[in-house]
Amino acid sequence: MGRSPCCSKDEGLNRGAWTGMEDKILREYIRVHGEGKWRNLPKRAGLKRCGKSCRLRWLNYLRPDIKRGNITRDEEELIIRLHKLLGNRWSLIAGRLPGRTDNEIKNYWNTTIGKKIQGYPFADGNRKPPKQTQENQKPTQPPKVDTNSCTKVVRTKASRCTKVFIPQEAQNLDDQIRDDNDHVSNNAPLVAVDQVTDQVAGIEEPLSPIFPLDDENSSCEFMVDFKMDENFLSDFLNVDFSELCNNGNDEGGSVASATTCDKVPDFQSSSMAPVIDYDLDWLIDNTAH
DNA sequence: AAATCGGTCAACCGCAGGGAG
DNA sequence: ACTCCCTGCGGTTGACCGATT
Repeated sequence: MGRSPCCSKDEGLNRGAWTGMEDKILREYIRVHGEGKWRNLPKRAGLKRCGKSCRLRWLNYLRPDIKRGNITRDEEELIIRLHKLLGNRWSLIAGRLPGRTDNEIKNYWNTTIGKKIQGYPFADGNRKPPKQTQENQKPTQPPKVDTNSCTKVVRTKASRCTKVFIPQEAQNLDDQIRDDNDHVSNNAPLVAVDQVTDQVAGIEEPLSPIFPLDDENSSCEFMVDFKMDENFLSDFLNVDFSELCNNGNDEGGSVASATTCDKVPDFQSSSMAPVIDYDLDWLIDNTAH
């Protein structure tokens, strides 16, 4: 049995543009009760809207910290660089632009930036597939990133590494790293690997500078904060993780096999997320030019 | 003045992940 | 382990509005 829909279309709920009164009710309710519990919010607040709609209205429009006005040149440059790094991860991009919403940035990209940038994927702003003719009509598919022309986009959706295996060599390396960290600024990327469990996932080259994996040492697992230096990052941003997983075979000590690397990093939900979330500024400054 | 076009943006939709029970 | 609920995300739609014909 499937999940019940968020809000039935025949419940007499209001749709479309929000009225000033609805805004006022929602704003007041959240001021008193705080955010969250969106599903129940409309009933409690006396709004004839679905929870999703309330959430969206709040996040994209009513939130007090929303920044109004045009996107500045600096913000635009930042969006471009972040998009180069992250692709269409609008919420992540928005997270780096205080007061801007993912929806706003997405709209801005689709209507403005995309057209400005020459030679960039989707540069013409036409990210949608060409209008389908009678002849070429196919089932709708999500737009695909051109992996050849956009190799630095971090793939975050397809799959992820849920575990990271650090061999002994890396442990030694880690000791050095810890020493190094004593004089590393707060901006230096650190990744907390906190999901090491009973499975082992490995990443082979080009990540080898940090993960010199081999089968002999594949029995040790531990939690570690490791430094992500510039070389690593450079490789990191260029590697196609899905290939790492798909190309791994069981011979020759390949660690990135399908069985050991069930998924590639998902920067939003995996333990690798801090790389992006905490140190994106550093990433931008060092890689996205 | 009316019709059409194109750009912008708020809102909707469907899906997926995470967590609770 | 499984189901269900809640929430968040990215893609898409459609209303609105100014510019152009």
